[in-house]
Amino acid sequence: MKSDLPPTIYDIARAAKVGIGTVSRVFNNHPSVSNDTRSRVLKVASRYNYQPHPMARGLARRRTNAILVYLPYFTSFFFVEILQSVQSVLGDAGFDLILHGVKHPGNAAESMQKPTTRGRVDGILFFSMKMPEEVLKEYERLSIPLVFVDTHHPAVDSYFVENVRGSRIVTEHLIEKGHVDIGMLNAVRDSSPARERLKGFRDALKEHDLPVNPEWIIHAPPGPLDGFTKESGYHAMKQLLALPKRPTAVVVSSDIQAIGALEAVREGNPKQKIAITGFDDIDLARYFELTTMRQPMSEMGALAANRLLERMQHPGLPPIQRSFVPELIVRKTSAVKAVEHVS
Amino acid sequence: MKSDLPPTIYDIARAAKVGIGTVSRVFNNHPSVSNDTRSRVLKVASRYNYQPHPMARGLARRRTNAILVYLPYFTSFFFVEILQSVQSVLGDAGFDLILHGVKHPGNAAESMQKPTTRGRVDGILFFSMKMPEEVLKEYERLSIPLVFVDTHHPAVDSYFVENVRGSRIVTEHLIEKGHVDIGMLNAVRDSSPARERLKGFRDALKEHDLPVNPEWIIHAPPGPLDGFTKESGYHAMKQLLALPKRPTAVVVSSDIQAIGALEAVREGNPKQKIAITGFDDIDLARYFELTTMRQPMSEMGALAANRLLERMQHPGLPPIQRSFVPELIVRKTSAVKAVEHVS
DNA sequence: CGATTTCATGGAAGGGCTTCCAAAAATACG
DNA sequence: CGTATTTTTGGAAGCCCTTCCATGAAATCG
Repeated sequence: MKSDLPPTIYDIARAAKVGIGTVSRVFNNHPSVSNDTRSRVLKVASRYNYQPHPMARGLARRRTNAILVYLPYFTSFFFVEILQSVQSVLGDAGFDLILHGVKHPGNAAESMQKPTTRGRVDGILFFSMKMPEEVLKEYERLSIPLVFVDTHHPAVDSYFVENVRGSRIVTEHLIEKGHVDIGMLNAVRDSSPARERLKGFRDALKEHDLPVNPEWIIHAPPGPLDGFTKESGYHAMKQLLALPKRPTAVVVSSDIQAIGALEAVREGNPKQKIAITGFDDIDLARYFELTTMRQPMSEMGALAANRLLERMQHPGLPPIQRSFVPELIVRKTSAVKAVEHVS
Repeated sequence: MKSDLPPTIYDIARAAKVGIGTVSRVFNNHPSVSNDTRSRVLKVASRYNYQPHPMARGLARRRTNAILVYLPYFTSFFFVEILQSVQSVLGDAGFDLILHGVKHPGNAAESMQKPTTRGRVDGILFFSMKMPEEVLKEYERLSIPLVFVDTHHPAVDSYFVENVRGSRIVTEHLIEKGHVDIGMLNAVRDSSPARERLKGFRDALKEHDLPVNPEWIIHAPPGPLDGFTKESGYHAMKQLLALPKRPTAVVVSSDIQAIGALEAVREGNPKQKIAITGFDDIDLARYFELTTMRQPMSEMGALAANRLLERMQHPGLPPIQRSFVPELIVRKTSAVKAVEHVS
């Protein structure tokens, strides 16, 4: 009396008076099933409310129809947008999305060794973190398709933003506005976007023969989200404002930090104007009239998801590296005049 | 020469000179394995880098260690926060989180019949949508543990916010501030939070013997996210401002709409002050100094996730209904003085 | 019309695990 | 030391599919 357990392929086969192979073929759209049989099977199946058991399928087919999305603790606005487009692409292709938020991007390695990895997913979308070489090796060994987003590695399909270039562009924007004394509020020093954005900043100053004042380059202390937080921006700006001599403009390494910085400025002496730029162009940026560098997040997400699907079909494709140059979005926070300082 | 395929339990058993049953027991912490054997197996397993195949496990055990999270298109700030706490609870318990974003909450029913549902997950966390009765029946039949968040049903564990009450509280706040002419900008008319919040609004006015002006109650047109969007708030407010006679205060059914409404006001005649309140207390609200009703999102998420785990262990628990009264957060947007209007 | 070829079908063999039962080994008991 | 218990162990059966091979039926051909 296994009466109310979900029906299996055997139940359907029996009820439709066909073999299990035929039922299976029907459900896999295999061409060699006569129309008669096919429709009979389908009718029976729908009467029994039959659905193939995904686990059994996964086991037999050696695939799971699920892909893992690995990203830093996903509270950040940046990821919500990407997730959305990723889900849309994967969902349409019939894949489930398994989410793994990593609390501290630092220990990505550790959390990646969890059993989830093996055999549970057909592919991995890996975001914004540095993947330890040994983990990468492991995935290669298991030949699990892998795509990087917002991070890169020569051996892996990578979709990322040209941070150095973006940062240089925004810095140059400030320079063009006449600023000479420019500072930078950065994320945690050893995070790779932080390093790259710092480089772009330096490059721009150098190219324009402007001095780099080390006092004006403030890195976030080690902390959550690698310092890409409001709080980090707020404190950094407070620190900057406390200096005897301050810059007239500040390049901030992310919008969210820039917003924190704006708050710090607002709290301070209102006379003390200071130009501020962000990076990311998150939704919020518009409200704060924040000049920033727009990253094509949804586009990157969708492209990466598609690439993953492609790679799952054709492993052995050579890895591609696709970079995006972020776009300068000018708003009011950079419209502060440089103090007449030049002499 | 199946040399570089992942090792199976048989490989480990052979290498450790034990039976497969023993290996299995080791990996399931079954007590009746001698310490010697256990450690020998573990050593071999780690040498081979063995990990049990989750699909095979799922098939044999009839469970998957994954839970499905069903929510309206997850771009909304509200959900990010909940997701975060849910993931943390489930992750700690060793469960994977499979995400399904529903684009149009209206057709939840349709998308829920996708094959994913069956056998792929051990439980479902269902957010903020109305679950069609027949779908609910189906889940009951399959006895899939189910927990509702931000929505409720007597037969299902539900964690939700008391919208009616919250809406009344915020409306009363405006009344206490001296407002008499109060309007409401609501989400799509037939969404349940919209209905409830409208009721709370009406109740408050009625109780204080204030008139309800139907012209001042504006519902969002059918659209994405049930009208819980900036755009919807913006347009509704424009519409309201265009009226010959306007209210001095407006209760808005969500923060995100309220922010849109604020934008509309800002664009309009700057002299025309109007008090505005939101609902949710999303992160943004603070920046806009928005008076609003705070919902304990993380708490709800965590409780719901825990409940789901509990229910998976003990099916047959009676459903519990837990409601949360949102908390009034007073900020500046409600500090606009009521125009001296009383006569 | 008999001989090929093509099409549709049934079902065994696997996929990798858990679980149960029976058997072996270790331990306790008198 | 023999017997009764208890602890460990091995491995068949089963979880529910897909896939491949073999077979029978239908269609095609000369």
